[in-house]
Amino acid sequence: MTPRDSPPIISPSWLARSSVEVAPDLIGCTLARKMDSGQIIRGVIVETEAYAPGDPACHAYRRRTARNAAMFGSAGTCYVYLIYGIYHCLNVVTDQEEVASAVLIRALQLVEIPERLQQPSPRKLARLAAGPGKLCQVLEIDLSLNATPLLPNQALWLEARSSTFQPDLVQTTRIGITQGVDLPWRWYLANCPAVSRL
DNA sequence: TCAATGATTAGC
DNA sequence: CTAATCATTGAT
Repeated sequence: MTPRDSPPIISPSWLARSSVEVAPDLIGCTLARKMDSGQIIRGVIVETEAYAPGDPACHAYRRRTARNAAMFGSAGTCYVYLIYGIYHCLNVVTDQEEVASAVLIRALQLVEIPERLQQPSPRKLARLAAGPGKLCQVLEIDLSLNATPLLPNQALWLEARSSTFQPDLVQTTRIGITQGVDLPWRWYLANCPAVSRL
């Protein structure tokens, strides 16, 4: 048996840049989730949005609060929040500590299916994690993961895309916001059925 | 187009 | 304290 290469983990230092730089670079990377059951679910990130200081759509635009505190944390941690009382959303915290900056993970192309879901049709499988609230449902992400670090074999971590992978990226404006609507800080993989909206 | 659903936030 | 808001989703 030859030992396998360890997975190409994304390190905190790689994320210690502006969210506007990190967001497109995360497209094609893999988000891994170890469920409480022990099962590991993976999905390729196919859609992201950046939120940054000075950005009126950023949760921390006005001031630091209990909810947005995790955005001020160090790169490579999570910012998870509850939206509309129903759904959770997952962000990857970026940039330097005390700089409120994060990338919202908006959609995943699942490469493994949770055991609790039976075999969905390929059509449904593609849409299973197409949206920030839906992917958190599938991966069982809630507030208990807020501010936790993205590290291998923890609850969540990131795996780099191969150096030869050239994503066919589309850059557009962000979705579902009323402030900062003109900032082109949304990216998604072109021709991907798992993107939340085209 | 609209309701579900609850924590958070701004405003008084 | 109170009322509006909200980085959503799925049904109609």
